[in-house]
Amino acid sequence: MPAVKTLRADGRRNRARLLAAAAELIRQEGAQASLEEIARRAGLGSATLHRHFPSRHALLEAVYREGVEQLCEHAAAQPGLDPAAELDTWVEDTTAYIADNRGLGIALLGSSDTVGGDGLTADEICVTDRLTDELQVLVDRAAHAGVLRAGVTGSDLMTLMNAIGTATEKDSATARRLVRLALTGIHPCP
Amino acid sequence: MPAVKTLRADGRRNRARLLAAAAELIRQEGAQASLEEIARRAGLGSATLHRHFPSRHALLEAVYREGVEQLCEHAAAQPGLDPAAELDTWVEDTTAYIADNRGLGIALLGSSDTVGGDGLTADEICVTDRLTDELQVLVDRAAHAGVLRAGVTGSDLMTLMNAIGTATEKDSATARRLVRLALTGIHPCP
DNA sequence: AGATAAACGGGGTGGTACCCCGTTTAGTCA
DNA sequence: TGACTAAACGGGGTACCACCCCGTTTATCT
Repeated sequence: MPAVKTLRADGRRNRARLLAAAAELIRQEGAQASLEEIARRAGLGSATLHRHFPSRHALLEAVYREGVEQLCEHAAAQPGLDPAAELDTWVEDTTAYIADNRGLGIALLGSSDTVGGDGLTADEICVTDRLTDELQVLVDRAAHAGVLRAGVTGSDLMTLMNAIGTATEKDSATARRLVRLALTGIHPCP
Repeated sequence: MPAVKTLRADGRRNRARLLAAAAELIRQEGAQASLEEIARRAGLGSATLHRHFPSRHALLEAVYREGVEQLCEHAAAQPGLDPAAELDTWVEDTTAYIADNRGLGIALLGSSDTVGGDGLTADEICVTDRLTDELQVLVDRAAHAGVLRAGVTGSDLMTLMNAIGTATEKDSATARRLVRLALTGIHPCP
C-alpha cells in the first residue's frame, strides 16, 4: 500500500464516475466538452466535479494518464530496433494517439497550473512531464548513435507532435503522414 | 467601382469599427475573445456584430484578410530565388505570421462554413483558399524543379504550417525553428 | 419632403464556469 | 453498538457568454 492516500470511499467512487463520463463525452465532443454535462452524466453535482478537478486541465490530465502510461511503456518495450527507427516509430504512434484522442493535445499545451488539486496524490507527475521524459530517452539514444540532426531537442519534438496531433483531430492517418513528412523533411536528400 | 457592393454608409462605418475592435481584442486575448466585448468596445450592440459576421469564423476571416493578402503578394514578389528556398522561406514566414497572430490559425482550421454572411461580397474568397492557392504555386514550381519529395502536397504543408503556428502562439521564433526542422527532417542526410 | 427598406440595439433565452454554504454520510472510537 | 467529526456532496446563486426577436432609428432615392 502506498504511504499517502486519503480519499473517502464515496469520493473515490465518484471520482471514477466523473472520469468515465469525462472520457466518454470528450471522445464525442472534444476537449471543450461541457463540464456541467460531464457532471450531469456522472449523476453528480457540478460542484463535485470542480472539487475533484479544480480546472479543465486537471481533468484532462487525469483522463489521459492511463493512455499516456501505456504509450511510455510501449516505448520502453521496443526490442532491438535501431535508434532512429525507434524514435520515429514512437513519435508517429504518439502523435496518432493525440490525434485520436481529442483533448490530450490540449491537456499537454495548457499552462501546467500548479499541481495541487485534491485529485492528484503527491507521487503522480503530470502527463506532459511523463511523455517528455520518455521522449528524451529516445532522443538521447538517437543522438548518441549519430542519427539525429544537431540541435534537435526533445522539447522540439514534443511541440511538433502536439502541433500535428492537435491540428489533425480525429484523423490519425493524416497525422501519421504529416509526422513522417516532418521527420524526413520535404526535400529529397541528395 | 466594383459591380456588386451594397452596404449603407452607416453599415460600412460600423463594420470597420467592429473589425478594428476585433483586431485589437484578438491581439490581446486570442481567437476566443468575447464577441460581446468586441461589440462593446466598438460602441455597438452585439446584435450588430452578429448581423455583420454570422459566426466567429467569419469575423476572424475578415480580420485577417488584409494580412493574408500581404503574405500572398510577398510570395509573388520574390525575384530570382531558387524554387526550394522560395518555398521554404514563404512557408516559414507564413507560419511565423500565424504564430504572431493568434486567431488566424483558428480561422484557417474551423469548418469553412458556407460563405454567405452579409459581411462577404461575392468576389471575395475565404482566406484558407487564398493561402492554399498561393502555396500551391510554390509547391508546383518546386516539384517541377525536382526539389520536392514525391507525394508532398500543398494541403500537407498548409496543415503543417497551421499546426505549428497554432501550437506556438505568440512565439514566432520557436515557430520558425520548428518549421525549419520539419522542412529538413530530424535526421542528417547521408 | 415623403416613402421605404436597411441597419440598429435593448433586452430576452438558454447555456456555461465556478463557488457558497447548509446537508448528508463515511469513518472512527469508546 | 451508537455517537461524534470531518469529509464529501449538491442545490442554487452569480456572472458571463452566444445568439436572436422585433420595435425603433436612419440612410437613400425619387
